[in-house]
Amino acid sequence: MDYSIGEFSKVTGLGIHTLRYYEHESLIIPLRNASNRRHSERDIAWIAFIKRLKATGMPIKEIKKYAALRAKGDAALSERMEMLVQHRQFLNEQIRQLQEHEAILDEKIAFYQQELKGCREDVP
Amino acid sequence: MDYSIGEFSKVTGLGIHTLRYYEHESLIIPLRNASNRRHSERDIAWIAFIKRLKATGMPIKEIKKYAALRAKGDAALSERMEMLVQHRQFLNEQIRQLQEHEAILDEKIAFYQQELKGCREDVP
DNA sequence: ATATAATGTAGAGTAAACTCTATGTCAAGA
DNA sequence: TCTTGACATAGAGTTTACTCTACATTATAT
Repeated sequence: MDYSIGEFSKVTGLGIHTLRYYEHESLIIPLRNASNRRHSERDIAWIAFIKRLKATGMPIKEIKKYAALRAKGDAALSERMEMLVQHRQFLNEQIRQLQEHEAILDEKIAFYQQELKGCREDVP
Repeated sequence: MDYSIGEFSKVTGLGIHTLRYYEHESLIIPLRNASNRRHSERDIAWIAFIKRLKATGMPIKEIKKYAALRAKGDAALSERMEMLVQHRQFLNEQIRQLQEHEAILDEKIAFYQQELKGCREDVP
């Protein structure tokens, strides 16, 4: 089974324009049925993974490289994994930093809470 | 003690253009000494906090609102805290999602590792 | 006195990732 | 037959957050 761009837009949650843009950037390569695009079942999982890469801060350019390796098939399996391992590292560091920021934000909020309590002190 | 824009650029690690842009957006309001900007010691800490808000995904527009409350002084203390509490929530969710993504990335990498081991199997 | 360096302003340019517009083709329903 | 709706392409426009250019002014060093 395959999907027209309209159907594919619905199942992936990405706009038609965005999908065409992704195709233009060679992230996806739909088949054609007399000029009309046909997206496969497999493309759905692939879009889901693209979304994940994006959500974790991978730029389109980088995803493009990954897509190119994917298109090479098993020949580029190790290179693809290499990229994912790299990205995992990046993601790890990202999480670590955000946790650090969170801790300091917590401190700041606690401080403000003290300040505000001070204000209410003179209302017995 | 205060800083010229060049000095301030050095101590904050932000470019001069960026600092002027931040001023234009009313994130910072330096004093003037005969037309030249003078940034205070306090501005250094403020820039550090701006960087933190940015690093945790707060857009400039939002930081602008926070800056406006900050300019109102203690009168807006609770509103400022409100914003920070909101942002902490956002940050929490962000970290949670990234951890989820990380877990799935780990799975994918483990799967690839299996695949690659399979390839090496026929080289005894 | 003049060249250099650091400021200033105003506005243009850039990069990323969409998002939309204009225009055209084509099949199916009233 | 006519019109609506989904699809197509090519290219323009948008948003965010800078970043840079052009040109003017001022202070400092030689």
